[in-house]
Amino acid sequence: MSDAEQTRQNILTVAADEIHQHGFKATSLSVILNRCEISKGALYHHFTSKIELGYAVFEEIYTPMFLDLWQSALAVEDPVEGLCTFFTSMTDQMSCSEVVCGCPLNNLCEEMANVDEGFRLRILSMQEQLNQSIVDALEKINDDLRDGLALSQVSYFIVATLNGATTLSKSSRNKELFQQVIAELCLYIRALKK
Amino acid sequence: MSDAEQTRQNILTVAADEIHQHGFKATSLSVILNRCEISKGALYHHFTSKIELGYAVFEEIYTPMFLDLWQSALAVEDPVEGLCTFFTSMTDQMSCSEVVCGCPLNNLCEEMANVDEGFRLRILSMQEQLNQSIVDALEKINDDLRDGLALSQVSYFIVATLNGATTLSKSSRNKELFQQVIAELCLYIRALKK
DNA sequence: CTTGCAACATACCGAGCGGTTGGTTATGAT
DNA sequence: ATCATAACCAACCGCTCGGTATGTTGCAAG
Repeated sequence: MSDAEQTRQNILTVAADEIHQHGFKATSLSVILNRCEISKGALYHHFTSKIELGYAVFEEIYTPMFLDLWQSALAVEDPVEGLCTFFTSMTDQMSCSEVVCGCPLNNLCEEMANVDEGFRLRILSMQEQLNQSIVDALEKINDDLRDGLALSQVSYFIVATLNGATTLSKSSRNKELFQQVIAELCLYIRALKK
Repeated sequence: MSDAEQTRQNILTVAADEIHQHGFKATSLSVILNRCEISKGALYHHFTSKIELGYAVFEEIYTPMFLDLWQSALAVEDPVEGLCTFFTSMTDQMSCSEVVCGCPLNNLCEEMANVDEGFRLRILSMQEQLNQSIVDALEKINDDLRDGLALSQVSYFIVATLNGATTLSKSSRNKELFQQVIAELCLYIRALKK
């Protein structure tokens, strides 16, 4: 990797961390510059504005990390159990910072979706992608599922609940609350089967 | 109501609206001053700081509005149906601004809970209050419910899902998504019964 | 009539923000 | 060796922010 590309990646990584911790608006460019030990000129050489940097973080850091994570949970023989073990393992390996800071994508969604159209469309596209993945996975075992299920609706329900659980644990700083909601969510998911 | 009290209430109302629209940090005091047609001295006569104003909005505007709303849904003969009609009526009367801005308490929770301890504790206390109300309501019809339900867990699950649904519709600007999650939530709630 | 305080108004402050400008250094093709 | 350009730096700009210091008005008690 060239030096320039290295610099760019460094900026993206640090910016992703800062945005995760403090949100997009509250993220200060000067903090990123200090952490990267570069000048403002260097940053504006690689990115035309703060919001373009934000888009890049979203597309190049958050989105792939997020989709890969879900894909690994869904690409198993029984996606129902895949999701359940995925969720419960989240509660186990959830670090303290993750409890406090929440899901970076959920945070960005809350903060920026109704403020900036660029973010909103990117978030929306990713949500639809994720929803389709879940629906596809569930359709594969359609014979094992109850009749009359609206799979897309079910999928959105699952994602919404997971986001809500993250927010809940974030505000309460309480892993147990998250665990409880997840436990109930797993009950719901398993009840999808016949 | 005295003139001074009138001024105070006016500040609170306008601030509540601004915070709902733009979040706490992005809410500018000067905008509030303009809308209220008062000076900065007037505001700082009634409130010692921006954050104290925020606390007052939370306690005197958001909290009572919120709890009353839930209480009216729970204080009926069958709280299960009460909640379902409450949720579905939300989807109907949801104004455009509410879709875009989301639930003010949910927003504040997302934005401030992990930044300011004062907000966090207030949010936490309200969440516990709400959860207790739901649990109490459900316990009243315990005989009609399935055995082995963890009611507190169920209650947190419901609230988490509702919040997640709000966030989802906010980012997508799509009432239908909200409606779908709510429909699935009602299925879940009704399935609590025997 | 005056004195005191609540209820405001006006003007200003320092800090931090995103962004720009005008330069300097490193690199790679010719 | 030259030279354009990529890559980077330091200084500065305009602006808005929350907050403060000081001044003014009006009413109400003594």
